[in-house]
Amino acid sequence: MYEPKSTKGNLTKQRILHIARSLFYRQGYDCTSTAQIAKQADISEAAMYKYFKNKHDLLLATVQPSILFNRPKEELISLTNDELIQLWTSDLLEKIFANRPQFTILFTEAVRHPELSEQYTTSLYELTHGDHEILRRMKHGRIMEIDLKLLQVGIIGATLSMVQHTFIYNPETEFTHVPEHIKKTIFQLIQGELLKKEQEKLQ
Amino acid sequence: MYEPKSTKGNLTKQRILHIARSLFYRQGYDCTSTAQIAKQADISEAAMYKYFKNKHDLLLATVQPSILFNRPKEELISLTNDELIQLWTSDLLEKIFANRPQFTILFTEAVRHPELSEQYTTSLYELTHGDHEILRRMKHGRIMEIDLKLLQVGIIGATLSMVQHTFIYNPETEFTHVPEHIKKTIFQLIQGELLKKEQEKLQ
DNA sequence: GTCTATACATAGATAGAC
DNA sequence: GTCTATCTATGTATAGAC
Repeated sequence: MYEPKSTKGNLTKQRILHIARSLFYRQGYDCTSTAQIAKQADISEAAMYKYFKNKHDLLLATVQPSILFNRPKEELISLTNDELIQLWTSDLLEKIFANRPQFTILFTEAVRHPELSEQYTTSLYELTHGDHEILRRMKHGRIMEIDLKLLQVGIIGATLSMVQHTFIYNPETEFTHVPEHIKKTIFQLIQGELLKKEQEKLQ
Repeated sequence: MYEPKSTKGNLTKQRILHIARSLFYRQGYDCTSTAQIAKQADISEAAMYKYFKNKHDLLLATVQPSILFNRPKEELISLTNDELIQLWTSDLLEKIFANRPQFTILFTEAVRHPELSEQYTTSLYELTHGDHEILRRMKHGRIMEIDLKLLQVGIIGATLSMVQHTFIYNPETEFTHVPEHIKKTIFQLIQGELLKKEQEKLQ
């Protein structure tokens, strides 16, 4: 990831970006005015337009994922299917959560602003080592064949909806990690708990 | 569900509502101007304001679910867990799909427009007979205990994201039913296919 | 029930001085 | 690198005639 120099200008640019992302996340792109961003970033609108040529440019900048973690390949090969999928799911949840402003903006604005589709694609279609390992096992018949990308999109959508749901009923909450009950429900889903019989449950 | 009389005025009101819902669904509430709605509904803005006192009023009207289906109780009691959950999932998918403009608007606008939360709650928290039957079995230990509402929110979010995803890559598609590959992926997920071993798969 | 005309606010964006 | 002042377009909503 590109690390900008800490000149005064770049710091200001980062500050604008940060504020804009936070506002787009909470209010949506169209509900957020450039005036509001400028005010919160403690700068004039005119100055802001020196850093980003227009509001759209700012939108594109806000959806760049900031935290991407890719687990080393070697760690994965020796795992059982269960362990691999556990880890894959858990890593995915962490990624979603760490980048949830970006994912939220991307998912809610992508249809209205097709230029975001490219970033949407890039963010989603870069395969991690975990993805590759699962795909490899599917190919070899060790894991049931599933449309992994669609599944991933689904999990992201599910997680974001659950987070929003939790937020609607507890507006004051500040999340620092994936809330436990969400994590639990996603895991129960992935592990097919819903269809496990009583006898298995009691083991 | 309340069925309005077919007077001229009511027909006009329904026409406005229909157009507005479609536009809010595709463009979002804030990207849709009252002028655009009026134009497409072939009416003046002023006339439109006789039917809805303001744009917000119109938003609230668009998220009323239009198609709700509740399977008779008796049908469900005799089913096995597998059959029940199959049916429940399938019905939920149909409901989401039939009301996807409403759900989409509700899910994307609820945070920004808290007044929608009430409708959000009503739409989600009315328990169907299927919900009750699943909850009953959970209570009796026949099905693993899961937060059913959160699960439902997750499935809705997952489905809407998948539909949107499919649409981004095939913008010309007109969906009349839940797309098969989405249905399949959701079912695979619910049924825990991801963790079924090779030997089970071959049975 | 419908229209034209218009009020009023706010949006995004730029000119040009310091 | 930052500001004030301002342009222009568009948004929601209403007045008042037919």
